[in-house]
Amino acid sequence: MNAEKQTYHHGGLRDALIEAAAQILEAEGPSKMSLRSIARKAGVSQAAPYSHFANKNALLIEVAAFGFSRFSDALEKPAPLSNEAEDLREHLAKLGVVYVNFALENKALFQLMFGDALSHITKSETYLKEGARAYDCIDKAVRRLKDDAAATLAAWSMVHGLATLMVDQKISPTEDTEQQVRSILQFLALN
Amino acid sequence: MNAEKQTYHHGGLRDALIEAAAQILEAEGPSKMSLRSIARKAGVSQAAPYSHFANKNALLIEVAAFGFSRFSDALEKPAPLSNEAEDLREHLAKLGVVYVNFALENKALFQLMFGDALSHITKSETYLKEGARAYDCIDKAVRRLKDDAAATLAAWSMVHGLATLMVDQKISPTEDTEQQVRSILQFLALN
DNA sequence: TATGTAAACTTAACAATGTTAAGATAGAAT
DNA sequence: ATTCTATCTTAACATTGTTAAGTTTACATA
Repeated sequence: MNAEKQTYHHGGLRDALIEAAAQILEAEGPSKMSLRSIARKAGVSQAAPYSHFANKNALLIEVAAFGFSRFSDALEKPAPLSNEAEDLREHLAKLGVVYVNFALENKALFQLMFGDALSHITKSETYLKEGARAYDCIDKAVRRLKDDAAATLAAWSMVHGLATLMVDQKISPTEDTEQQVRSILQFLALN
Repeated sequence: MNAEKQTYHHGGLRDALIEAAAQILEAEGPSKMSLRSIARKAGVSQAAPYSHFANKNALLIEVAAFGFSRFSDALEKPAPLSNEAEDLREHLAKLGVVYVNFALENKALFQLMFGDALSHITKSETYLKEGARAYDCIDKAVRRLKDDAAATLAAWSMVHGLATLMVDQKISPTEDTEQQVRSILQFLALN
């Protein structure tokens, strides 16, 4: 199974389309990610995607779900060293750095994941699952320090706000993002 | 000069187009804000806008500039009662409430202003001026409490993050946004 | 006042996009 | 072997941003 297109039926077109979309999104940006260019990259005709997705947005939801999957993986990597406040704070800082770095390294994907474009679309199972996994990472890390829903929202807002302002080019990018993240988190008081 | 379209030349088409765009944006959302629908609303042909703007994005920059103008006006309304820390904190909280309320009451406009869509476009004079006016409001309010660039960024990130998460429907909206803003700002430590 | 020039506008066309309809192909079940 | 159905193709549609070419108007100058 290494020939790339010998059968009439593609075989795994659904996944191939999601991957093609993600590649175009990263390489050429959202404006170039047309349904037709995605189909072209997957080696099928312009209307082929409609056998697997109701419309373009239904495909994009899966691209976003793929993004949340990678995002959650990245957020689960760091682990708190101990239960002492100092280590828990360090853990939270590491999550913040991962969050912002993911946004900067996957600009268009991050915007698709967190933007409003797909808000009114029916979410898929995997989208909801992977999104919840990311949220849980943040929520648990905060609540070990301060068991308060508002604290999670405060921390999330601060980090997400920084990521958003950077990705949307509302603040000039720094060379050292880690230092930037840590410098604002010093003003987050979880007591 | 109250007849609405009697001359071949419109007279004030440039401003009329900006206003028409802003109205469509608020009333029908960004997807309905096509250059053609804007022209239709202003009572001119589809190509008429090109006499006043290089392209659609150049018009949208002016819509965003209009948004920043309103935004800055709103942010300039509250004034600190005194120089005591308590009053300065209260002033900052008020700015946060204004910020988030503006975002929620002008969802599509807020997304146009702060989104990435126009980032690579050449900014107009008024866009830069009105944007700077908004930033100065926030910066000055923070620096009266803590004269540190990182503190401004921390406060801005937190409030902007909350606004973004709400507008992009990543968190479920609360009935009382003021209370929501204040509840996260309690975790912002400016000492 | 008459004339020329440039700005402001119109109509018509173009390629690209998302989507649908109709039909062709092929793998699987009977 | 035949039928059925999912998967795919081709062709068409309306809508979009944009450009080209031509028309109308305002205004400066003679």
